[in-house]
Amino acid sequence: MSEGPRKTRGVHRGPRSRRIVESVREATIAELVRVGYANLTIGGVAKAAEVNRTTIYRRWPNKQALVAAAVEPLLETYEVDPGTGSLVGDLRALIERLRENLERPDARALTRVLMLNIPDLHDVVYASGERTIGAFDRAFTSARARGELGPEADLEMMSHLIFFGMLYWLIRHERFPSERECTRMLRVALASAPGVEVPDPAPADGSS
Amino acid sequence: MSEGPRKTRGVHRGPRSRRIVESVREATIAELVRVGYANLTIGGVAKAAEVNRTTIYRRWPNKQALVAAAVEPLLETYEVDPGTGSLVGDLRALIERLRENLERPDARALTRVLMLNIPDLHDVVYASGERTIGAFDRAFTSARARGELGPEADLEMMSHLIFFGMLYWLIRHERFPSERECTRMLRVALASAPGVEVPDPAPADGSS
Amino acid sequence: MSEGPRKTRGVHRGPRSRRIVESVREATIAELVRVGYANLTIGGVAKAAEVNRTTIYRRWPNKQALVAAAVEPLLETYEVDPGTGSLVGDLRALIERLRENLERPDARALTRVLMLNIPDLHDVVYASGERTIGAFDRAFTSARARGELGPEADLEMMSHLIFFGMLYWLIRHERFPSERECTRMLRVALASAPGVEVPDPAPADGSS
Amino acid sequence: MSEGPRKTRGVHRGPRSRRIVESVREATIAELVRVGYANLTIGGVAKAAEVNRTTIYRRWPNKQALVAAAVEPLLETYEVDPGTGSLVGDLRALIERLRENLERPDARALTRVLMLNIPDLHDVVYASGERTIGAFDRAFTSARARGELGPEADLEMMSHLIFFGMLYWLIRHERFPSERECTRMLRVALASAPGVEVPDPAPADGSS
DNA sequence: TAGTAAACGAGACGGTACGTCCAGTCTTTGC
DNA sequence: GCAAAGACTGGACGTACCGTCTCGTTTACTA
Repeated sequence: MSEGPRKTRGVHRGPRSRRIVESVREATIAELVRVGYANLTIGGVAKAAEVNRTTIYRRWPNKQALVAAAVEPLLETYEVDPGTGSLVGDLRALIERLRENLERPDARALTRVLMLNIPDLHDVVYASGERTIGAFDRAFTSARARGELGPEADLEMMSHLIFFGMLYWLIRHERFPSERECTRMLRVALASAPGVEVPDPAPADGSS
Repeated sequence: MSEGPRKTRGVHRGPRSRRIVESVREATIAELVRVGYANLTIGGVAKAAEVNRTTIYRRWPNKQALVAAAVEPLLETYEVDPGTGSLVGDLRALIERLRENLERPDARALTRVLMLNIPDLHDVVYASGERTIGAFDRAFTSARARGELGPEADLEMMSHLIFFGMLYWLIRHERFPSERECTRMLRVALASAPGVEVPDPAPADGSS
Repeated sequence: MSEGPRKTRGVHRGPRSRRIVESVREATIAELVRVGYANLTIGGVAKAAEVNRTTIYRRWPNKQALVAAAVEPLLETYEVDPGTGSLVGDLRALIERLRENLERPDARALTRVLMLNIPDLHDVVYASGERTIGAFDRAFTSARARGELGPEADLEMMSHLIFFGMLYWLIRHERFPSERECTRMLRVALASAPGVEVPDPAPADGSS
Repeated sequence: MSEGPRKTRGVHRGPRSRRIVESVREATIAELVRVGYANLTIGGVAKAAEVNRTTIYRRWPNKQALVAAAVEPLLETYEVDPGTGSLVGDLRALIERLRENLERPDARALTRVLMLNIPDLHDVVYASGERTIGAFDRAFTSARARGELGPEADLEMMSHLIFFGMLYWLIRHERFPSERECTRMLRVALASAPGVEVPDPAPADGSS
């Protein structure tokens, strides 16, 4: 026990441990994509990771923790701000980034997982949602700072509507909204902001 | 034995059978409220319904089917149209109905279930969502028929935004939006419809 | 056939009822041959007999009774005495009858059933065994009456040894004893009876 | 993880595992004695062994395998040869050993099990029977080696008749044959061997 | 670089639930 | 009204995971 001069103290960070952790993470995501959260089993992940089941339990206490840890790094994608200089530009850029993410099948699967209302997953999911929506919030805040939006504009609500409108269009229709649909959504959601114009999508060279 | 025509044909519809089916349905919902979908067990439902586990398996092949069958009748709540005579009135009435439903703990639990992305539940869930959103759609359609909305108004998008905006406000904040927040949401979401005014909530006896 | 305790009062005895009883009996034996006693199910018999499961339960209280009733008539095969005029002739005839029975697959299956030590089947089985062995006993008794066997001959024991020796040769070797083996068995088992000679089987025209 | 070849090889042989295996074996036999094979349940054995049902399934795939494994060691009782120096002495000793075994209720129950014609149990049963009969065979072989039996004696058949005659006397009469009956049986079965005398049982001090 | 803490692989265990099957009883149906 | 059809209770089956544990063995800190 803690008696006597310990020779080592910290956790292992050697190549083997790192390899294992990474291998498990990848396997977790792969399994998630393959069978979904409900059918995810520790044994399955262990086999896919070519690791012993026990090893997984040693590091992650249960399925939720495992998934949370595996999924976590993916959320950083949305951290950065686009910085296109205009509100509509920023939003379009964020939506584009969403699209890029969600059109990769693995991310699609992960998104489904993140939208599960599993109680134990709630924290990760909530954090993930807030982090992603945060990017939208920042786009609005920057726009106000630039003077694009007046003080009466309801930033929070616009951000909320656009984000969830986007996300659930995907869920409802099983596909990402088209350029046209994005434009429609932005127009409706931004209508309360005077002076903000949402031009037609690129291919159509429409003036306002 | 191949002795002539069969003597009976249909399934049982007697009082006992009916009682059992109903009892199981109630127990399923009660258990769903009590422990949630993830922890729902057929055995638990059977015990709560004072019915044998086998009896449940005879009628519903698995948990998904059981839950789907149990939940299905609840979706009819949203079928009727409020008919208040104005778009904002209708929307407020629908929101009010949502609130009434979602503030009852059992309906809360059911809503959570409906928002689970369980593959086998997908059909029921999708149908449920569409049915509910349908009420919003109809409110908009009626409004256009009454002349409240012009042909350029994007009914589908407004409906979509309001519905999912509402639903996910609940999820994000773990409470139903307040009157004030509903007003804000409606104002943002309806801003693109010229001529539609969203008055302050009732307590303030504001003029337009 | 011993139809067990009647479940209804006015049991029908018309052609239909008789047909059903017979059909069930045949199906029981067929199933017994097909799947064996352990895997015999009332449902299986009912299906094979094209009769409702309930119908079987109405007439036979349980599986054991059903099998007992179905098997019972088969035991009468061994009732009659061969009457060849000599002990060895009678025994050979009885063995021949055994062979005929046991080489038909259905009788093989039934024999297996009869050799199961199922408690509830014990009575039928015991009765069956005793009835069959009774034919051997009678052969010995007749022989003594004819003067072939003296008073010191242990009829009971010889009968016992020949019968079970026969039966378990079949079980052990998975085939009926050959003519040669029958001869050997008879010679050993009848050696204690002075004056009884067991000639070689027919094909070999051996001298004494 | 693909870290080279396997690091351990065998199953666990620690004291705990051994204890469990032994405990299950004892419980199996106890249950067999208590309720019989037909009513034996894995759950019952598990409870009696104070072990989880799963644990049993992990080691033995089903009831048959469990019983086979539990019963197997009991068969070794008959392996050794008596070595009394005379054929009749050896046979009497073997019969005595049979009696000792079969008069203990647990062995009685086991014997019943072994005589069940259950297909899945066939191998154990057959092996068991052959092993036991082997002791009788050896007694005859030794007798011939000693010159007690001439080359014309049908050892195999005598052994067969005595063994099954013995066993089924037990079954038929629900009790082990008495000394007197054993003597009668031996006399009849050994009559074909010239020079072999079967004296009266001990209590009667009869000369030949 | 040696010794020891930390991590790993393998196998097993107690548990819980699953979905299936069957025995035997009870309830509906329909002629 | 009654026999057939069908549903119900109860219990066992064999399977799949979960999360925990022990026991050797291997890895990688650190003195």
